[in-house]
Amino acid sequence: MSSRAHPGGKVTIAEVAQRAGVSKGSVSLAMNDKPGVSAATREKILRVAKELGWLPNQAARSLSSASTQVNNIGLVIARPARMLGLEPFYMEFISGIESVLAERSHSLLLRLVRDVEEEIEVHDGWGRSKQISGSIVVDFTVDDPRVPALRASRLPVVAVGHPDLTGGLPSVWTDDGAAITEAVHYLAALGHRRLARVGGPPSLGHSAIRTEAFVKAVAGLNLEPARIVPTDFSGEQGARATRALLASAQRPTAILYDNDIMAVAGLSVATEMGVAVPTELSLLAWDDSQLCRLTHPPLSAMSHDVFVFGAEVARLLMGIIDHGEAEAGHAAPTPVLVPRGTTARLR
Amino acid sequence: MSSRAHPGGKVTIAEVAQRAGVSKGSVSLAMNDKPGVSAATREKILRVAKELGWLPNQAARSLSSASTQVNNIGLVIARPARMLGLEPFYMEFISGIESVLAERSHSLLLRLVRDVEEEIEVHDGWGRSKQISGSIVVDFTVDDPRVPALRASRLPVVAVGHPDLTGGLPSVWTDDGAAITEAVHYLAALGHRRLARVGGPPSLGHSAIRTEAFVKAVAGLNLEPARIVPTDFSGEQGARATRALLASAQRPTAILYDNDIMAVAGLSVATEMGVAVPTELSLLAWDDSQLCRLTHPPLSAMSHDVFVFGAEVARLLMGIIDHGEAEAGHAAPTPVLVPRGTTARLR
DNA sequence: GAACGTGTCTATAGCGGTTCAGTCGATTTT
DNA sequence: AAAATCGACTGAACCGCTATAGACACGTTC
Repeated sequence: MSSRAHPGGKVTIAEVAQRAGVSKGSVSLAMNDKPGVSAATREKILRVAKELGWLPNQAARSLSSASTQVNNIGLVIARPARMLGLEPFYMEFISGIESVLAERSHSLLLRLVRDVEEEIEVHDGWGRSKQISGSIVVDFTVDDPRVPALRASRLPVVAVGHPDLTGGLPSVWTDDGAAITEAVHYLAALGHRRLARVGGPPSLGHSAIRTEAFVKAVAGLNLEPARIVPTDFSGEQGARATRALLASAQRPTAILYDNDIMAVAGLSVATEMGVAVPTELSLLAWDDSQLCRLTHPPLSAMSHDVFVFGAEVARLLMGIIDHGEAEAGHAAPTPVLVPRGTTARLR
Repeated sequence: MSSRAHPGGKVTIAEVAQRAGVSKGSVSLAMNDKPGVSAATREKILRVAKELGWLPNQAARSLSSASTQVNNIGLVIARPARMLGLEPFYMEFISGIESVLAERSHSLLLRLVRDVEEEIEVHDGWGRSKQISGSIVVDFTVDDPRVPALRASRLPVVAVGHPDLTGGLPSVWTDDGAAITEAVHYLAALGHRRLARVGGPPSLGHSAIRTEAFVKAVAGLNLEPARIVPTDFSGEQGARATRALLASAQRPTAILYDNDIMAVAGLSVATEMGVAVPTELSLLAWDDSQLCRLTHPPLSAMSHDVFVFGAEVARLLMGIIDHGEAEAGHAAPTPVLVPRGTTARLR
């Protein structure tokens, strides 16, 4: 194989070296801006490389140098695909992340899995094959098996969840307990004494935290014992839960939902069952996407900026990747009560 | 949880081979389900590999075999991050894609960029470094510069857009022309003679196609010349466009929007300006996410299942990756008119 | 003038896999 | 019984690059 004009075929460092009349080693040095080649030689090499349209093969490079430089951030979500599209939370969260990644020329490697075991597996695979330089982890449970797994891998990680759940991993979280307490106090102030909560799966850490705060706040105010209905966050289950609550003997006069999808569904159910909102029943949503402003009446909600939250998470991760694990994380602003048309004084 | 790790960390094929009492070659064969090892040996090798927690190093693998097997699909979007979270279309589209990828253990590599040049660059980088095994490309313009670039790279690709725009790349598209025509005929049948369209950027191919069909349908029915207002698809611009249309001397009696966000915003504007919907003004949305059912009155829309559409795109791409470029693509079901509360006979 | 730096550049040994020409028994064919 | 066939398995040659020890020419220093 000699200096044939390399038609269309793959160019390698060897060919560049030969054409430039130097060794492969010199080409490598020149391409990586390392000392050891004279300015003249370096320039010549770069010229030839450009001429041949050569770019170093990433695989070969990372094989020999161990240090791969990929610009990908991982995100594994253990929920059904359909939910991603329907839950405004995830989209806003992801777009917040992307807003930070984009300005740093990073991409998001997104994967949906069935369960935590698969999640750990995927994560491990990504780490090993060096497909990501860091990762964002969500939906922590109590004693989450991912915590030890993530500590073991040396991959930079930011956990989304309360420090109680994330076992010392750098975290960003919202103070759900405080928000729930505010919500309960607000409803109590409106005269409600029989509250219910349509929450997420009890296994989910933040759902458990909210439930606990809810029960505590209700007890603290001497309200009637609260009913908690667990769901999978879907509109269907939100509707079903609402239907069950409203059909029960001592139906609640106020319901607090764990996201806005379920609140929207709950509002429809109330209407369909002839329960007047907000005169007979108050509803309070969580997350507060644009959905809440569109219903009739518009939904009162515990509002927080999920886009900014996602961006914050990404920013922390980039910081850790750049400067090592300096920060331990921090809380994001507590959700704020935005009263609209679905909460009112009990008549 | 997993394997007893093993000091030092990095496990290589050599170690697995030694521990299993076979050669590196056999391990490779066993791991890749290739013939040449007995069932017993294969099983033993796999056991040892799992025990050591070994997974083949991607870089090494792709170096030697040229054919890398990464399970990532690329998607580059040249739009601002904020829009991703707000536009139900993208989220549904992405979750549809994920629904197919998940069952095939694939991930989505998602990147937001500023412009087409950057998009080509990113794409090229992904291809070269073998980070993806295929890609989905959206938002085609007329004479899109990505078409030649994509043809040049041998990467499997599915284009989302009408064949007129995608220059022979395998494509999936919706017959927007037919849908627009149906919409116009419907509005005309309700007695509307002064229509307007709030569309996307004219540079965008599918937007241009819709505009052309719109103008043609309007002309074909001898309606008054139609007004077209271009936007960037955002709610703000949708509101502004609607405001301008309604404030004009000869205001239209029906407006057709290019997505549902703008239709929702437009409905608010009409209400705020005291224009009665649907008695004085009919509004027709596009895409039809859950938003359309929440407004008051609920939005009539040209409805199509974006989730299924995304899944279809992903399925075609997986097919091409598996069996080579067999299919040329196909049209997805044409959007269907769903009349709700914002369209009515002109009184 | 011998020993020592110094700055360039070369040769070569890996990195961790895949691939393939062979080796080696056991089984089948002649 | 010898030859041919066959499946299982090995050994070594790559893949394209980086890292590093050494070769070489050219001053310096003592």
